[in-house]
Amino acid sequence: MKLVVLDGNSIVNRAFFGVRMLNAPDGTPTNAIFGFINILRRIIGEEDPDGLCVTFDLPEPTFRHRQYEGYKATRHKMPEELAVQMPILKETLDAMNIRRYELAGWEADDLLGTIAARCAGAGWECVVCTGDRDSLQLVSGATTVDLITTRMGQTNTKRVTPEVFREEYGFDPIHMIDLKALMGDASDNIPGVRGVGEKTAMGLIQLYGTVESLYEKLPDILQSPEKKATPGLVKKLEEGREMAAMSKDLATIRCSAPIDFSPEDNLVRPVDNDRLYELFARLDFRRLIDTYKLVPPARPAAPEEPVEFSGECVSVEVTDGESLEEFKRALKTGAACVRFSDDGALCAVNMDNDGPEGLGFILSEGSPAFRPALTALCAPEVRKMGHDVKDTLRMLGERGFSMEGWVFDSALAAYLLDPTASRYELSELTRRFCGFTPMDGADEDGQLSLLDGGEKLAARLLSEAAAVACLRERLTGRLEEQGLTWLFENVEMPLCQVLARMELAGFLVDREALRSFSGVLSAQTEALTDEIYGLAGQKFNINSPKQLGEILFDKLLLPAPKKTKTGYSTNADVLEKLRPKHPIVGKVLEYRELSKLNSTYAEGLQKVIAPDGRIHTSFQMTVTATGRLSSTEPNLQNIPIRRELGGEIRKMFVAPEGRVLVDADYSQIELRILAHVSGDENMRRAFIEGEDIHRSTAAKVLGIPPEQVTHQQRSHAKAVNFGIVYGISAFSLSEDIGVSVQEAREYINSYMATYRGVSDYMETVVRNARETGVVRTLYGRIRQMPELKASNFNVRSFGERVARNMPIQGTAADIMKIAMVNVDRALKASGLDAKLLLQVHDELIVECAERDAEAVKELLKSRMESAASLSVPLTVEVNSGRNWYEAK
DNA sequence: AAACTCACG
DNA sequence: ACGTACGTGAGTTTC
Repeated sequence: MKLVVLDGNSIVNRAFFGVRMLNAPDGTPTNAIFGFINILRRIIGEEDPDGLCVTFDLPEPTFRHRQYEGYKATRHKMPEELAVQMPILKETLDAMNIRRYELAGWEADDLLGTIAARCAGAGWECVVCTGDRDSLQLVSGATTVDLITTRMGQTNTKRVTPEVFREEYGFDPIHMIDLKALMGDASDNIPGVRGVGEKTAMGLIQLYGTVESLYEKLPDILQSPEKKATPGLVKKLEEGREMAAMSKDLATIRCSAPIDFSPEDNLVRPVDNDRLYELFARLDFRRLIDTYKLVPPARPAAPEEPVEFSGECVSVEVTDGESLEEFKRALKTGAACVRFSDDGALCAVNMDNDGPEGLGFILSEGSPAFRPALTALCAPEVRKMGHDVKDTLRMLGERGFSMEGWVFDSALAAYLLDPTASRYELSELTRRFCGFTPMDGADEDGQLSLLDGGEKLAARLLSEAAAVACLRERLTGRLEEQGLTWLFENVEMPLCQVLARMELAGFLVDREALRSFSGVLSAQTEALTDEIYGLAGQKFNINSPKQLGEILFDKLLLPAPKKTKTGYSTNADVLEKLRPKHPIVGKVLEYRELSKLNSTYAEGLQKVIAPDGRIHTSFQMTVTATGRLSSTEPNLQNIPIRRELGGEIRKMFVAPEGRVLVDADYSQIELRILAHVSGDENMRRAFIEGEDIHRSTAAKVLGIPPEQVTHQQRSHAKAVNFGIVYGISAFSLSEDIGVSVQEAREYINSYMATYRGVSDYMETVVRNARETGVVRTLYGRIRQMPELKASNFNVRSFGERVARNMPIQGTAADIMKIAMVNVDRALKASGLDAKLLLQVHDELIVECAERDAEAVKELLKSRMESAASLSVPLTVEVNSGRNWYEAK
């Protein structure tokens, strides 16, 4: 039988410092708890124990070893972010039915030792799991120590048996205490013998075993054949005799703690589903809920204001004229909540202000009443709501129905309230804000029933519709409180239909050109592969950074300038530095460029061409933390352009015969926003005068006339301008432009002195964020910033950079979204034959009839430039062409 | 699933 | 002394 005992404090510490900042929805830090559970799972997986328990130190000062007063004096206090997680962690362990041992006056080490000893006494094997080498003295035939190490976020365990220990230290585990007696241990305030360090102590213990036997032989030691000691060392040892004895006592773990323990009390038991589910839900550990196969407790958690959902809404299937008339009458009385199922059925519930107990209507795609019912529903004056409305609109638009009249989207509302949440699932939002769980149509076994399929489906759609209606009641007030109503009503909601139409429109591509380009790239990569094998002297997988690293740095012995957490770094920056050192490097860089182009674009895009010959991306409205959109399946926001060969791909994004593409992009929108929000006079003047901003920056910072700025000086200034927006550091700037950190620092100082307004603004924005815990854009879009309160320097620094960047990037996103809504309306009103295809953050692409190109250009420019009125001009450049490359 | 790399703004 | 710029998505390898 085997028992695993975890050193709770040691492991929670590792977890806290090893796992990035995580927060529950209420802001409570959770990273240590999350990390602890993962380590726990890992250990259980590796050891498969019969018994399991955890020990903790009590926070009160303990008085073991009170002979030595300085004990513990140098230990750091537990950071606040960790301290608040401790009670929750203990709750979690209780919910997992894992016993905890803590005892006032006894260190965790003593408890571990005691437990190990009792196991040995009962004939059990014991595995002590800790991050602390102090426990290694416990290793014996019956006791192993699993040493947890966290290096760069990666957790590893090392199983230390007597053999492993002897291999590493050259003596038996029990002599750890003798080693410490001599060398001391600063972290535990064990003094050791003055003047004896690790190397000396190791040598002596390997030779003499114990402190006692060392001192016994001390008088003759200088005569001994091994010549391990010098007269100086002997003197130090003599002087340190008492210290050594006391240190040994300090270093010895006491295995006699008076705890009520026997191994059988700790047999592994199943977790308490209800308690653990509620905890994990509260902590936002959704993946762990799945991992432990937890299900919502039969009794729902007490909501803030319970809303009962009976699931007994009256539902009417709209099949004939009579029910259709009833449906139409109902639509006049209040808001309608709409859900589509995958197979095209639809449910609308009259919700108005009656809460979730409304009237439900089922519209089935096969029924003759389907189209008339949907037409009635989609009338602009019917106020409609849903979850992920853009996707619903895409389906409606595809079938030719109107997209007007949508007033609420629960996913968008939740996103605006907290854009850093990872998911916005209807069921989760409903549990959290409304206190009930919408039915998912599955029965108790989690199976979708084949019988009664229609009824189950209807019930599911109905309860989801009820959920959206309830969320509307709960979230509109919150939006108002947070000052987000304007963005919600005037930007995000109207944008749904703009994006839905863009997705439906799709971007025409030249399929044949993609195919032949892919062929060329394949041939070239193949040739490069052979050359690389030749230069390496062997075959290997060039796509594998691991294998490539071994070839470059182990075989060819190139200097490795950087490491990742798992090995050598082989990214483009690193390879670029190595390029002059070996011909293989340039070939690898070329291989990388071509194979990326081929697999992601030339081949990848061919796979997503729809039957209409066009590529229909999906825009994600609830993904980014700053308010930007993202684009998936495929991502059309990262089509190559920066390198020559990449540009070829853009030439394959085309307009159909007789039509052209118009491309409009904001020039320097982020820096203009910075000039506006900071009010910096120097920067504002540059934009108002229409200067080249990077040249102007270089001139001002270097104190030279603009016309004397060299190419390189301008390019450095450009990097600084980018850096400012990102929350610059001297190190990264120096990396970026290839100067020393010192030079970079001077450049930044000089910049900050020139642009006082920017400098002041950056300070203010961080201070404000620290005080309020949030940052906002010009239009009020919010981002919560718990990182700023972190005790971890890196986490906090990251938070500060984010606080500087989000208002700028986010305001740019707001302005672009406003522009899109305006452009879309203007295009509709103009009667021009034109449609929006794509947004790439600061760029819009429209396809239009050739004859309308000039009018479309003008319209785009004027609508985009007037989307915001800043204290500096907002300028837009427009171009047109037969393909995207030409139009840009 | 995580790590690495690299495409974009 | 720390570890190093903001925001994304996708393909590939490796565990």
